[in-house]
Amino acid sequence: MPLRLYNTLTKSLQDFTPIDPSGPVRFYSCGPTVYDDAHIGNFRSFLNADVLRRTIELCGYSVRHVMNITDVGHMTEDDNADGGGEDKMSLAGRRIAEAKKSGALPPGTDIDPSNPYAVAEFYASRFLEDARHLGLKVAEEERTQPQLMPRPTRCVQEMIALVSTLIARGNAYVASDGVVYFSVMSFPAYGQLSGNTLDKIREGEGGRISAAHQAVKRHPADFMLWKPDPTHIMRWPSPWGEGYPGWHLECSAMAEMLLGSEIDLHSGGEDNIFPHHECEVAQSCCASGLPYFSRVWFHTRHLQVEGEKMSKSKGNFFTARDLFAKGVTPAALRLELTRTHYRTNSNFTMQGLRDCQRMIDRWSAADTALLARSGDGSRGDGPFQRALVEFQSALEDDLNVARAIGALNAALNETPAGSSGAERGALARMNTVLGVFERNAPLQSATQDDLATRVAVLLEQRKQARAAKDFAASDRVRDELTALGVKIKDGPQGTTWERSV
RNA sequence: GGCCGAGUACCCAAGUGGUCUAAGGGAACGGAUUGCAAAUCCGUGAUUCGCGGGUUCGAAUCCCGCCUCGGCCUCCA
Repeated sequence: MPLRLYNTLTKSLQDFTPIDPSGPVRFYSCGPTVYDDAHIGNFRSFLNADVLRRTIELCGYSVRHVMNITDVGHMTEDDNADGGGEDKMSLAGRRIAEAKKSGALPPGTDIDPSNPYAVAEFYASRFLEDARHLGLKVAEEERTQPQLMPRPTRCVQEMIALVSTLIARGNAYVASDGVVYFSVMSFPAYGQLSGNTLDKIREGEGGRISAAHQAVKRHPADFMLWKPDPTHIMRWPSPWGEGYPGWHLECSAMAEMLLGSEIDLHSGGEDNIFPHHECEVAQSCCASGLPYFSRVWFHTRHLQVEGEKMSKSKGNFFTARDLFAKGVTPAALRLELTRTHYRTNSNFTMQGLRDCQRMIDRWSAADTALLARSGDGSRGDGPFQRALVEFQSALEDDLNVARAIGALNAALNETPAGSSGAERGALARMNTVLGVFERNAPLQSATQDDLATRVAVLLEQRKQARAAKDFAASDRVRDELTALGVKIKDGPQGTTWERSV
């Protein structure tokens, strides 16, 4: 069965066929902005892109996956899309400066908060750390191929070239305020991706378009490509004066630079559909003269937390590192964020995280059991080999991860059969998409701290109590550990512990 | 206001016209095991798919209306 994906552009399921059957699949993902740590909602989108990439590989294609790290600051004011308010990178700098004063920065961090490049680099490296823990393949590849995770600040020349092309082709103009705008009326297909066609935008209005900028633009939906501003915190020379690029420009420029004018796949969160991706399509198609920028547009719906929209004020806002510090394994977080279909809103819960951990532990135990009976040469396919067939066909059906996991779990309940080597191979193959076995342990930060020291002392006390058969004392110690949020397990190799999540 | 998704057991979730008296996981409960736990193993668990109509021999699945939740309509993954 071929891989079928839902394409936002056509609003339908389509068989996936790469543009170039001999070359790699060209895949661009909208990555993080680095003026803060990425939260779990961001990671749901990035991880779904990773699952898609791994699924395409499971189907036998090679993939060239690019994910940008946006290190230019965007503006804070949401009532002015054409550039207004404070740059978010300088805002982040102020936040870091305050954290520095109050001693809230991680030890050993030496950073100049007034330097936006340093701020960006600080958060970018933290993002890469989180992303690698979670098994984002492109972040792993970035170690040896840094160009796969491009930074807009290093691609300003490409952006300027793109603006020049658009002006030369009549798709962009310099307005009386000196700002370069894209002319949406020059691109009749504008609105095809999001449904926000030009007539609808005019009708909708929504009161979000400021009158001052309206006056100089040919159409209210015209968007900024270059803003001259000699006072801006991050600025570059350009034919239109010293300033900074529009926020849709970087993806068009970097995708073209690294993948070519026409790509197979482009992913992002659902909120990117409009205006960001709509504007990318307009820029890229007008610059290339081709009917498509990306053949398929893949959008992940938003994540809720405990049934509510995630927000800092509700206290249900989590970054990946918050959870790692609580002892959550990267594997459990990865599974919790990817196990629900990407086109439905998923609900992140602590209970869900525990459910995922249990599943992963059972899969690991099954793998260990297979290893233990290695050498068994039973003929015929065993349950995991049969499950792999269903697993792959579920993923090929628009990434039905839940059904794929169901197939794997069902195999676990069957009587073991088949060659254990082939069975382990099938399980390993499923894990090439799930990506959980290699990250099923809490991070060091969660196991080597003050709590760990205290737990070690308590466990020793309990060991002595048990040796003396003083079970009342032993149980008191366990109660104390439970109160500290620690679960213990007596096994043949002694007692192990973990934080209860 | 306009446009788009979604509502399946205590929780997560698959299933989109007959094989559904609805997969799978977790929780819970009963049993085996354990000093007691944990883990493991065995077993129990929706006659029903937000609500009300309709189409059909047959509906969780299609149609209409209503309710609830979520998203987008130039901050956002």
